[in-house]
Amino acid sequence: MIMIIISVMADKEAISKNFKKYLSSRGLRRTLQRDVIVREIIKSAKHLTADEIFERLRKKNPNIGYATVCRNLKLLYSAGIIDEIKIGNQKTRYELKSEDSHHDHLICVKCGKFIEVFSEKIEELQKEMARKERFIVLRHKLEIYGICKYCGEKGGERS
Amino acid sequence: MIMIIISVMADKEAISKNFKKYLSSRGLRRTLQRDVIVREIIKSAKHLTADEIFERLRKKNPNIGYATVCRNLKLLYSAGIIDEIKIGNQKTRYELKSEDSHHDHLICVKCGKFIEVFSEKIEELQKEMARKERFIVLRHKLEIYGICKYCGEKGGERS
DNA sequence: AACGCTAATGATAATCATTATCATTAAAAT
DNA sequence: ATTTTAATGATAATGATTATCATTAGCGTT
Ligand SMILES: [Mn+2]
Ligand SMILES: [Mn+2]
Ligand SMILES: [Zn+2]
Ligand SMILES: [Zn+2]
Repeated sequence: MIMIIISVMADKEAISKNFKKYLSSRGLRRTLQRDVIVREIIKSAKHLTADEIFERLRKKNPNIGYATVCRNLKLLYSAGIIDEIKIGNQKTRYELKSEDSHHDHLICVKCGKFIEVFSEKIEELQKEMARKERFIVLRHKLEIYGICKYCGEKGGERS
Repeated sequence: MIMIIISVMADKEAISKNFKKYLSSRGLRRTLQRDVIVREIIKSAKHLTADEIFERLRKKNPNIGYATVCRNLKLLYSAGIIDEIKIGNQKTRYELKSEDSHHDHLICVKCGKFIEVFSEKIEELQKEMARKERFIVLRHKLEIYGICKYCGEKGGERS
């Protein structure tokens, strides 16, 4: 129990630390806005849009600007701290990306829910496939669209 | 040789035929514009944007409208005849999708080239993963981003 | 602690792919 | 031929994202 809590806390602190490192290594500045944005990302639910994050931040920081949120989400993405999820023409969503947590998504076309999945074998086969083409893999995106068990069941679509 | 040509021709005719079937089954009309759009899609290079297709069509059909091209690309997608490829905020690209030709893409972040790949094993593992979640798969999208062999070689990025 | 440099912010405008609107045209059924 | 209405083409609207720019505030130096 305690172990879990400690490891999560350590993880979160590691994220902030990495971000600060990233900033200073590039001559970027640490700002109040950047601090509250990472903190919100860390404690928030996953798969939020820029304006969902913006609205949450507004509650405590009424003066923060939407552009600032967007800019810094991009920055966090560049820093490898968060992932961007772009589905069709929907708003971009963001989620924290801690070292060991890569995963892909099953996306329900009825209710929009994201189910996180992972297959070491698929990851391996991707690398193998790329290797055959002498292609250097930087990242990938696997999205499986369909109907989740709740929406599939009895016509209902409540999760 | 001849066999190949015949099979390709048959395939192309099958596409037009399927489209006509799709139209009539839904009470939609066959139009000159729809005809030239499918024909262009069939003979064109792959991974074209709506306005690339529009420009090509304009050469022979100076009166065709951009909205008509977009609308019918969406229609062809609904009919299962073409695939949509949406990368980040780039313009949507389209490619013909014949029965047996599903594939995924390696996408070079330097030169933008698309390399088509396919792994039966990955396809199987995806289905297996979904089955575990009692998720009904409708379609999927696997994009692997990285650096192609030409761009990786000697700093060059000519294909 | 004050100064200077300039990155960062916040308000707003611009961008641009896509979608909607609507008067007109033309499939296709009668 | 007439009628019905889907489809078209020109254009406007939309909306997420990005750019602009005057102002603010990190942060290293003095
Ligand atoms: Mn996720
Ligand atoms: Mn392709
Ligand atoms: Zn669902
Ligand atoms: Zn390349």
